[in-house]
Amino acid sequence: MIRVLLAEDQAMVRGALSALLNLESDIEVLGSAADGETAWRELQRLKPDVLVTDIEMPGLTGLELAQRIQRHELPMKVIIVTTFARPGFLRRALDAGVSGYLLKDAPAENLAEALRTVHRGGRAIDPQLALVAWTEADPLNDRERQVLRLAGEGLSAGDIATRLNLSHGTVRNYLSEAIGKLGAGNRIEAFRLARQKGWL
Amino acid sequence: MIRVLLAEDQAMVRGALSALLNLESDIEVLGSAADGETAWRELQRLKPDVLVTDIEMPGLTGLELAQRIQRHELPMKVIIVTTFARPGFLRRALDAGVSGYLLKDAPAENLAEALRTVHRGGRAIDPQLALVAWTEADPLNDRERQVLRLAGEGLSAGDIATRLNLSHGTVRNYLSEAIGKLGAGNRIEAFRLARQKGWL
DNA sequence: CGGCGCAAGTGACAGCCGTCATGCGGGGTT
DNA sequence: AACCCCGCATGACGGCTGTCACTTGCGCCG
Repeated sequence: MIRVLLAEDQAMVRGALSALLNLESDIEVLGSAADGETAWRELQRLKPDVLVTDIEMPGLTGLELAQRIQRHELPMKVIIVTTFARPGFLRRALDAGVSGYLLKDAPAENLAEALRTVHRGGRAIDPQLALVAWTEADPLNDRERQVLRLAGEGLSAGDIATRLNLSHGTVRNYLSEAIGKLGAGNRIEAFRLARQKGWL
Repeated sequence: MIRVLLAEDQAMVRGALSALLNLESDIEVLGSAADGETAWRELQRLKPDVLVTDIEMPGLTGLELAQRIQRHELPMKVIIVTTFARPGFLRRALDAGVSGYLLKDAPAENLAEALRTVHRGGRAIDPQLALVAWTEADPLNDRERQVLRLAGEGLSAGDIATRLNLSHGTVRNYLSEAIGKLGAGNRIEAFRLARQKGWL
Protein backbone atom coordinates (compact mmCIF):
# COMPACT_ATOMS: atom_id res chain seq x y z
CA MET A 1 0.00 0.00 0.00
CA ILE A 2 1.37 3.41 -1.00
CA ARG A 3 0.39 6.05 1.53
CA VAL A 4 -0.01 9.49 -0.06
CA LEU A 5 -0.49 13.07 1.08
CA LEU A 6 -1.88 15.53 -1.46
CA ALA A 7 -1.11 19.27 -1.51
CA GLU A 8 -2.97 21.39 -4.05
CA ASP A 9 -4.63 24.76 -3.57
CA GLN A 10 -7.58 24.46 -5.95
CA ALA A 11 -10.18 22.55 -3.98
CA MET A 12 -11.92 21.09 -7.01
CA VAL A 13 -8.70 19.75 -8.49
CA ARG A 14 -7.63 18.49 -5.08
CA GLY A 15 -10.88 16.57 -4.66
CA ALA A 16 -10.71 15.21 -8.16
CA LEU A 17 -7.12 13.99 -7.84
CA SER A 18 -7.99 12.40 -4.56
CA ALA A 19 -10.91 10.56 -6.17
CA LEU A 20 -8.64 9.49 -9.00
CA LEU A 21 -5.95 8.04 -6.73
CA ASN A 22 -8.45 6.32 -4.46
CA LEU A 23 -9.59 4.27 -7.44
CA GLU A 24 -6.22 2.51 -7.37
CA SER A 25 -6.18 -0.51 -5.11
CA ASP A 26 -2.54 -0.10 -4.08
CA ILE A 27 -2.79 3.61 -3.24
CA GLU A 28 -4.24 5.22 -0.15
CA VAL A 29 -4.78 8.98 0.11
CA LEU A 30 -4.20 9.76 3.78
CA GLY A 31 -5.27 13.36 3.50
CA SER A 32 -4.86 16.58 1.62
CA ALA A 33 -3.83 20.17 2.21
CA ALA A 34 -4.73 23.44 0.50
CA ASP A 35 -1.52 25.31 1.22
CA GLY A 36 2.15 24.69 1.95
CA GLU A 37 2.07 25.27 5.69
CA THR A 38 -0.86 22.94 6.24
CA ALA A 39 0.89 20.34 4.11
CA TRP A 40 4.01 20.68 6.25
CA ARG A 41 2.03 20.02 9.44
CA GLU A 42 0.07 17.12 7.95
CA LEU A 43 3.29 15.67 6.66
CA GLN A 44 4.70 15.35 10.16
CA ARG A 45 1.48 14.02 11.58
CA LEU A 46 0.62 11.45 8.92
CA LYS A 47 4.12 10.46 7.77
CA PRO A 48 3.08 9.45 4.23
CA ASP A 49 5.34 7.49 1.89
CA VAL A 50 4.91 10.06 -0.86
CA LEU A 51 3.90 13.72 -0.99
CA VAL A 52 2.18 14.80 -4.21
CA THR A 53 2.27 18.58 -4.43
CA ASP A 54 1.43 21.46 -6.73
CA ILE A 55 3.92 24.33 -7.03
CA GLU A 56 1.76 27.45 -6.85
CA MET A 57 0.14 27.51 -3.46
CA PRO A 58 -0.55 30.35 -1.03
CA GLY A 59 2.11 30.85 1.62
CA LEU A 60 4.63 28.10 1.03
CA THR A 61 5.13 26.88 -2.54
CA GLY A 62 5.62 23.24 -3.45
CA LEU A 63 9.26 23.94 -4.23
CA GLU A 64 9.86 25.49 -0.83
CA LEU A 65 8.05 22.57 0.77
CA ALA A 66 10.38 20.13 -1.02
CA GLN A 67 13.40 22.13 0.15
CA ARG A 68 12.18 22.01 3.71
CA ILE A 69 11.67 18.25 3.56
CA GLN A 70 15.20 17.88 2.21
CA ARG A 71 16.67 20.08 4.94
CA HIS A 72 14.93 18.14 7.68
CA GLU A 73 15.89 14.84 6.07
CA LEU A 74 12.36 13.51 6.29
CA PRO A 75 12.11 10.02 4.81
CA MET A 76 9.28 10.59 2.33
CA LYS A 77 9.48 11.00 -1.47
CA VAL A 78 8.16 14.07 -3.25
CA ILE A 79 6.35 14.29 -6.58
CA ILE A 80 5.63 17.71 -8.07
CA VAL A 81 2.51 18.00 -10.23
CA THR A 82 2.20 21.35 -11.94
CA THR A 83 0.80 23.31 -14.86
CA PHE A 84 4.12 24.95 -15.56
CA ALA A 85 6.54 23.51 -18.08
CA ARG A 86 9.29 25.82 -16.87
CA PRO A 87 12.84 24.54 -17.00
CA GLY A 88 13.83 26.69 -14.03
CA PHE A 89 11.16 25.11 -11.86
CA LEU A 90 12.29 21.59 -12.73
CA ARG A 91 15.89 22.50 -11.99
CA ARG A 92 14.98 23.91 -8.59
CA ALA A 93 12.82 20.86 -7.88
CA LEU A 94 15.66 18.49 -8.68
CA ASP A 95 18.01 20.53 -6.49
CA ALA A 96 15.46 20.08 -3.72
CA GLY A 97 15.73 16.33 -4.14
CA VAL A 98 12.28 15.56 -5.56
CA SER A 99 11.74 12.17 -7.15
CA GLY A 100 9.04 13.13 -9.62
CA TYR A 101 8.02 16.10 -11.74
CA LEU A 102 4.84 15.69 -13.80
CA LEU A 103 2.85 18.16 -15.86
CA LYS A 104 -0.91 18.42 -15.50
CA ASP A 105 -0.90 18.12 -19.27
CA ALA A 106 0.18 14.50 -18.95
CA PRO A 107 -2.47 11.76 -18.99
CA ALA A 108 -4.10 11.02 -15.65
CA GLU A 109 -2.83 7.42 -15.56
CA ASN A 110 0.73 8.72 -15.38
CA LEU A 111 0.19 9.93 -11.86
CA ALA A 112 -0.52 6.53 -10.34
CA GLU A 113 2.26 5.06 -12.46
CA ALA A 114 4.70 7.72 -11.26
CA LEU A 115 3.68 7.07 -7.67
CA ARG A 116 4.54 3.39 -8.04
CA THR A 117 7.85 4.13 -9.74
CA VAL A 118 8.86 6.60 -7.07
CA HIS A 119 7.72 4.33 -4.26
CA ARG A 120 9.97 1.62 -5.66
CA GLY A 121 12.86 4.09 -5.43
CA GLY A 122 12.82 5.30 -9.03
CA ARG A 123 12.33 8.69 -10.59
CA ALA A 124 9.51 10.05 -12.74
CA ILE A 125 10.54 13.20 -14.57
CA ASP A 126 8.70 14.62 -17.58
CA PRO A 127 11.04 13.67 -20.43
CA GLN A 128 10.74 16.67 -22.79
CA LEU A 129 11.08 19.11 -19.96
CA ALA A 130 14.13 17.27 -18.61
CA LEU A 131 15.84 17.84 -21.95
CA VAL A 132 15.23 21.56 -22.00
CA ALA A 133 16.25 21.97 -18.39
CA TRP A 134 19.70 20.57 -19.11
CA THR A 135 20.39 22.88 -22.01
CA GLU A 136 19.01 26.19 -20.77
CA ALA A 137 20.58 27.67 -17.67
CA ASP A 138 19.27 30.75 -15.91
CA PRO A 139 21.56 33.64 -16.92
CA LEU A 140 20.25 36.09 -14.32
CA ASN A 141 21.87 36.92 -11.00
CA ASP A 142 19.92 37.71 -7.83
CA ARG A 143 19.75 41.47 -8.31
CA GLU A 144 18.60 41.16 -11.90
CA ARG A 145 15.91 38.74 -10.81
CA GLN A 146 14.63 41.02 -8.05
CA VAL A 147 14.63 44.07 -10.26
CA LEU A 148 12.88 42.27 -13.09
CA ARG A 149 10.20 40.90 -10.80
CA LEU A 150 9.33 44.38 -9.55
CA ALA A 151 9.50 45.85 -13.04
CA GLY A 152 6.99 43.21 -14.10
CA GLU A 153 4.58 44.54 -11.51
CA GLY A 154 4.63 47.91 -13.18
CA LEU A 155 7.03 49.74 -10.88
CA SER A 156 9.28 52.43 -12.33
CA ALA A 157 13.05 52.41 -11.92
CA GLY A 158 12.69 54.96 -9.14
CA ASP A 159 10.12 52.87 -7.24
CA ILE A 160 12.25 49.77 -7.56
CA ALA A 161 15.29 51.68 -6.30
CA THR A 162 13.38 52.73 -3.19
CA ARG A 163 12.20 49.20 -2.49
CA LEU A 164 15.64 47.66 -2.82
CA ASN A 165 17.62 50.52 -1.34
CA LEU A 166 19.53 51.05 -4.51
CA SER A 167 20.06 54.11 -6.62
CA HIS A 168 17.86 54.94 -9.55
CA GLY A 169 20.77 54.54 -11.96
CA THR A 170 21.86 51.18 -10.59
CA VAL A 171 18.40 49.78 -11.08
CA ARG A 172 18.48 50.89 -14.67
CA ASN A 173 21.85 49.24 -15.10
CA TYR A 174 20.54 45.92 -13.77
CA LEU A 175 17.47 46.14 -15.95
CA SER A 176 19.59 46.89 -18.97
CA GLU A 177 21.79 43.88 -18.15
CA ALA A 178 18.79 41.60 -17.80
CA ILE A 179 17.25 42.83 -21.03
CA GLY A 180 20.53 42.20 -22.80
CA LYS A 181 21.07 38.71 -21.37
CA LEU A 182 17.57 37.63 -22.32
CA GLY A 183 17.74 39.12 -25.79
CA ALA A 184 14.65 41.22 -25.14
CA GLY A 185 13.84 44.68 -26.44
CA ASN A 186 12.53 46.18 -23.20
CA ARG A 187 11.70 45.31 -19.60
CA ILE A 188 8.25 43.98 -20.41
CA GLU A 189 9.51 41.45 -22.91
CA ALA A 190 12.37 40.53 -20.58
CA PHE A 191 9.96 39.92 -17.74
CA ARG A 192 7.72 37.72 -19.87
CA LEU A 193 10.62 35.67 -21.15
CA ALA A 194 12.12 35.13 -17.72
CA ARG A 195 8.80 34.20 -16.17
CA GLN A 196 8.02 31.76 -18.94
CA LYS A 197 11.30 29.96 -18.32
CA GLY A 198 10.65 29.81 -14.59
CA TRP A 199 13.59 32.03 -13.73
CA LEU A 200 11.71 34.41 -11.49
CA MET B 1 -29.20 10.04 -15.31
CA ILE B 2 -27.36 13.26 -16.14
CA ARG B 3 -25.30 12.81 -19.28
CA VAL B 4 -22.16 14.95 -19.27
CA LEU B 5 -19.42 15.97 -21.69
CA LEU B 6 -16.20 17.29 -20.20
CA ALA B 7 -13.91 19.84 -21.92
CA GLU B 8 -10.63 20.63 -20.19
CA ASP B 9 -7.18 20.93 -21.69
CA GLN B 10 -5.04 19.60 -18.85
CA ALA B 11 -5.20 15.84 -19.23
CA MET B 12 -4.55 15.07 -15.60
CA VAL B 13 -7.27 17.41 -14.38
CA ARG B 14 -9.60 16.09 -17.08
CA GLY B 15 -9.04 12.52 -15.97
CA ALA B 16 -9.43 13.43 -12.32
CA LEU B 17 -12.68 15.33 -12.84
CA SER B 18 -14.00 12.45 -14.87
CA ALA B 19 -13.16 10.02 -12.07
CA LEU B 20 -14.83 12.34 -9.58
CA LEU B 21 -18.08 12.62 -11.53
CA ASN B 22 -18.24 8.93 -12.27
CA LEU B 23 -18.42 8.27 -8.53
CA GLU B 24 -21.88 9.86 -8.56
CA SER B 25 -24.61 7.36 -9.29
CA ASP B 26 -26.83 9.83 -11.13
CA ILE B 27 -24.10 11.22 -13.38
CA GLU B 28 -22.60 9.65 -16.48
CA VAL B 29 -19.54 11.09 -18.20
CA LEU B 30 -20.08 10.35 -21.88
CA GLY B 31 -16.67 11.54 -22.94
CA SER B 32 -14.15 14.31 -22.75
CA ALA B 33 -12.27 16.69 -25.01
CA ALA B 34 -8.91 18.44 -24.69
CA ASP B 35 -9.73 21.49 -26.79
CA GLY B 36 -12.67 23.57 -27.94
CA GLU B 37 -12.95 22.23 -31.48
CA THR B 38 -12.94 18.62 -30.35
CA ALA B 39 -15.54 19.46 -27.74
CA TRP B 40 -17.71 21.05 -30.42
CA ARG B 41 -17.61 17.88 -32.53
CA GLU B 42 -18.20 15.56 -29.59
CA LEU B 43 -21.07 17.74 -28.49
CA GLN B 44 -22.91 17.15 -31.74
CA ARG B 45 -22.15 13.45 -31.77
CA LEU B 46 -22.96 12.62 -28.13
CA LYS B 47 -25.68 15.20 -27.43
CA PRO B 48 -25.04 15.40 -23.68
CA ASP B 49 -27.45 17.06 -21.25
CA VAL B 50 -24.71 19.24 -19.84
CA LEU B 51 -21.31 20.45 -21.06
CA VAL B 52 -18.76 21.10 -18.34
CA THR B 53 -15.96 23.22 -19.76
CA ASP B 54 -12.82 25.07 -18.79
CA ILE B 55 -12.21 28.53 -20.27
CA GLU B 56 -8.57 28.49 -21.27
CA MET B 57 -8.19 25.86 -23.98
CA PRO B 58 -6.13 25.78 -27.16
CA GLY B 59 -8.02 26.91 -30.26
CA LEU B 60 -11.54 27.60 -29.12
CA THR B 61 -12.03 28.84 -25.56
CA GLY B 62 -14.85 27.70 -23.31
CA LEU B 63 -16.49 31.11 -23.67
CA GLU B 64 -16.42 30.90 -27.45
CA LEU B 65 -17.77 27.37 -27.24
CA ALA B 66 -20.69 28.60 -25.12
CA GLN B 67 -21.38 31.37 -27.62
CA ARG B 68 -21.42 28.88 -30.47
CA ILE B 69 -23.85 26.62 -28.62
CA GLN B 70 -26.10 29.62 -28.01
CA ARG B 71 -25.97 30.71 -31.66
CA HIS B 72 -26.87 27.23 -32.90
CA GLU B 73 -29.58 26.91 -30.26
CA LEU B 74 -28.36 23.51 -29.16
CA PRO B 75 -30.49 22.13 -26.31
CA MET B 76 -27.75 21.41 -23.78
CA LYS B 77 -26.81 23.36 -20.66
CA VAL B 78 -23.31 24.74 -20.11
CA ILE B 79 -21.31 24.94 -16.90
CA ILE B 80 -18.00 26.81 -16.88
CA VAL B 81 -15.36 25.56 -14.46
CA THR B 82 -12.32 27.79 -14.32
CA THR B 83 -9.39 29.02 -12.27
CA PHE B 84 -10.14 32.62 -13.04
CA ALA B 85 -12.25 34.75 -10.73
CA ARG B 86 -12.51 37.48 -13.35
CA PRO B 87 -15.71 39.50 -13.45
CA GLY B 88 -15.35 40.09 -17.19
CA PHE B 89 -15.27 36.36 -17.85
CA LEU B 90 -18.42 35.76 -15.83
CA ARG B 91 -20.18 38.58 -17.63
CA ARG B 92 -19.27 37.19 -21.03
CA ALA B 93 -20.29 33.71 -19.90
CA LEU B 94 -23.72 34.92 -18.80
CA ASP B 95 -24.14 36.78 -22.08
CA ALA B 96 -23.41 33.47 -23.80
CA GLY B 97 -26.26 31.90 -21.87
CA VAL B 98 -24.36 29.56 -19.59
CA SER B 99 -26.20 28.07 -16.62
CA GLY B 100 -23.25 27.63 -14.30
CA TYR B 101 -19.96 29.31 -13.48
CA LEU B 102 -17.82 27.62 -10.82
CA LEU B 103 -14.29 28.29 -9.63
CA LYS B 104 -11.78 25.49 -9.28
CA ASP B 105 -11.21 26.95 -5.82
CA ALA B 106 -14.66 25.74 -4.80
CA PRO B 107 -14.99 22.35 -3.06
CA ALA B 108 -15.21 19.35 -5.33
CA GLU B 109 -18.70 18.37 -4.15
CA ASN B 110 -20.04 21.63 -5.61
CA LEU B 111 -19.52 20.36 -9.10
CA ALA B 112 -21.91 17.43 -8.85
CA GLU B 113 -24.33 19.64 -6.94
CA ALA B 114 -24.16 22.31 -9.64
CA LEU B 115 -24.73 19.67 -12.31
CA ARG B 116 -27.94 18.57 -10.61
CA THR B 117 -29.14 22.14 -10.10
CA VAL B 118 -28.51 23.02 -13.71
CA HIS B 119 -30.04 19.80 -14.97
CA ARG B 120 -33.20 20.67 -13.06
CA GLY B 121 -33.26 23.97 -14.93
CA GLY B 122 -31.58 26.11 -12.28
CA ARG B 123 -28.44 28.19 -12.25
CA ALA B 124 -25.18 27.71 -10.34
CA ILE B 125 -23.13 30.89 -10.27
CA ASP B 126 -20.29 31.55 -7.85
CA PRO B 127 -21.93 33.99 -5.44
CA GLN B 128 -19.04 36.35 -4.56
CA LEU B 129 -18.04 36.64 -8.16
CA ALA B 130 -21.61 37.38 -9.21
CA LEU B 131 -21.63 40.37 -6.89
CA VAL B 132 -18.45 41.88 -8.31
CA ALA B 133 -19.54 41.30 -11.87
CA TRP B 134 -22.62 43.41 -11.39
CA THR B 135 -20.78 46.37 -9.97
CA GLU B 136 -17.68 46.55 -12.13
CA ALA B 137 -18.16 47.22 -15.81
CA ASP B 138 -15.39 47.11 -18.37
CA PRO B 139 -14.44 50.75 -19.08
CA LEU B 140 -12.30 49.99 -22.13
CA ASN B 141 -13.34 50.32 -25.75
CA ASP B 142 -12.16 48.01 -28.53
CA ARG B 143 -9.13 50.02 -29.56
CA GLU B 144 -7.93 50.44 -26.01
CA ARG B 145 -8.28 46.72 -25.47
CA GLN B 146 -6.30 45.84 -28.58
CA VAL B 147 -3.57 48.33 -27.84
CA LEU B 148 -3.28 47.23 -24.23
CA ARG B 149 -3.06 43.56 -25.19
CA LEU B 150 -0.16 44.24 -27.53
CA ALA B 151 1.53 46.55 -25.04
CA GLY B 152 1.36 43.71 -22.53
CA GLU B 153 3.37 41.54 -24.90
CA GLY B 154 6.19 44.04 -24.76
CA LEU B 155 5.58 45.85 -28.05
CA SER B 156 6.47 49.54 -28.29
CA ALA B 157 3.99 52.19 -29.40
CA GLY B 158 5.58 52.14 -32.86
CA ASP B 159 5.26 48.35 -33.18
CA ILE B 160 1.65 48.45 -32.08
CA ALA B 161 0.92 51.22 -34.59
CA THR B 162 2.30 49.09 -37.41
CA ARG B 163 0.25 46.06 -36.37
CA LEU B 164 -3.01 47.99 -36.15
CA ASN B 165 -2.40 50.39 -39.04
CA LEU B 166 -2.58 53.37 -36.79
CA SER B 167 -0.18 56.22 -36.23
CA HIS B 168 2.42 56.16 -33.53
CA GLY B 169 0.76 59.11 -31.77
CA THR B 170 -2.72 57.62 -31.86
CA VAL B 171 -1.51 54.48 -30.17
CA ARG B 172 -0.01 56.56 -27.42
CA ASN B 173 -3.29 58.41 -27.04
CA TYR B 174 -5.22 55.16 -26.64
CA LEU B 175 -2.69 53.85 -24.17
CA SER B 176 -2.88 57.06 -22.19
CA GLU B 177 -6.67 56.80 -22.16
CA ALA B 178 -6.57 53.20 -20.96
CA ILE B 179 -4.04 54.02 -18.26
CA GLY B 180 -6.22 56.86 -17.08
CA LYS B 181 -9.46 54.85 -17.08
CA LEU B 182 -7.87 52.06 -15.08
CA GLY B 183 -6.18 54.37 -12.62
CA ALA B 184 -2.80 52.88 -13.43
CA GLY B 185 0.57 54.60 -13.47
CA ASN B 186 1.88 53.11 -16.69
CA ARG B 187 1.06 50.58 -19.41
CA ILE B 188 2.38 47.61 -17.46
CA GLU B 189 0.17 48.25 -14.45
CA ALA B 190 -2.77 48.97 -16.75
CA PHE B 191 -2.28 45.68 -18.54
CA ARG B 192 -2.08 43.72 -15.31
CA LEU B 193 -5.21 45.35 -13.93
CA ALA B 194 -7.24 44.79 -17.07
CA ARG B 195 -6.14 41.19 -17.39
CA GLN B 196 -6.92 40.47 -13.77
CA LYS B 197 -10.47 41.73 -14.25
CA GLY B 198 -10.93 39.62 -17.35
CA TRP B 199 -11.30 42.59 -19.66
CA LEU B 200 -8.73 41.53 -22.23
C1' DC C 1 51.15 45.95 0.91
C1' DG C 2 49.34 45.90 -3.94
C1' DG C 3 46.20 44.29 -7.08
C1' DC C 4 41.94 42.03 -8.50
C1' DG C 5 37.15 41.46 -8.71
C1' DC C 6 32.69 42.74 -7.63
C1' DA C 7 28.57 45.34 -6.25
C1' DA C 8 26.87 49.74 -6.58
C1' DG C 9 26.82 54.47 -8.29
C1' DT C 10 27.36 58.54 -11.70
C1' DG C 11 26.52 61.22 -15.73
C1' DA C 12 25.40 61.85 -20.28
C1' DC C 13 22.71 60.89 -24.49
C1' DA C 14 19.13 59.37 -27.55
C1' DG C 15 14.93 57.59 -27.81
C1' DC C 16 10.46 56.18 -25.90
C1' DC C 17 6.47 57.13 -22.89
C1' DG C 18 2.46 59.59 -20.93
C1' DT C 19 -0.14 63.84 -21.26
C1' DC C 20 -2.53 67.41 -23.24
C1' DA C 21 -4.43 70.78 -26.42
C1' DT C 22 -5.75 70.95 -30.84
C1' DG C 23 -7.10 69.79 -35.66
C1' DC C 24 -9.43 67.19 -39.33
C1' DG C 25 -12.94 64.73 -41.79
C1' DG C 26 -16.89 61.63 -42.09
C1' DG C 27 -21.59 60.18 -40.36
C1' DG C 28 -25.61 61.16 -38.12
C1' DT C 29 -29.17 64.51 -36.04
C1' DT C 30 -32.09 68.55 -35.90
C1' DA D 1 -27.22 73.85 -43.70
C1' DA D 2 -25.40 73.99 -39.13
C1' DC D 3 -24.26 71.07 -35.57
C1' DC D 4 -21.93 67.65 -32.90
C1' DC D 5 -19.81 63.37 -32.02
C1' DC D 6 -16.28 60.06 -33.11
C1' DG D 7 -12.09 57.97 -34.59
C1' DC D 8 -7.78 59.25 -35.78
C1' DA D 9 -3.84 62.34 -36.23
C1' DT D 10 -0.41 66.00 -34.93
C1' DG D 11 2.99 68.37 -32.25
C1' DA D 12 5.02 69.76 -28.21
C1' DC D 13 6.57 69.00 -23.33
C1' DG D 14 8.68 66.73 -19.46
C1' DG D 15 9.82 62.65 -17.49
C1' DC D 16 11.23 57.86 -17.85
C1' DT D 17 14.00 54.23 -20.18
C1' DG D 18 17.88 51.76 -22.12
C1' DT D 19 22.77 52.08 -23.02
C1' DC D 20 27.46 52.91 -22.18
C1' DA D 21 31.80 54.44 -20.35
C1' DC D 22 33.69 55.35 -16.22
C1' DT D 23 34.22 55.76 -11.02
C1' DT D 24 34.01 54.43 -6.10
C1' DG D 25 34.33 51.57 -2.09
C1' DC D 26 35.16 47.10 -0.15
C1' DG D 27 36.67 42.44 0.68
C1' DC D 28 39.77 38.85 -0.67
C1' DC D 29 43.98 36.57 -1.76
C1' DG D 30 48.62 36.04 -2.97
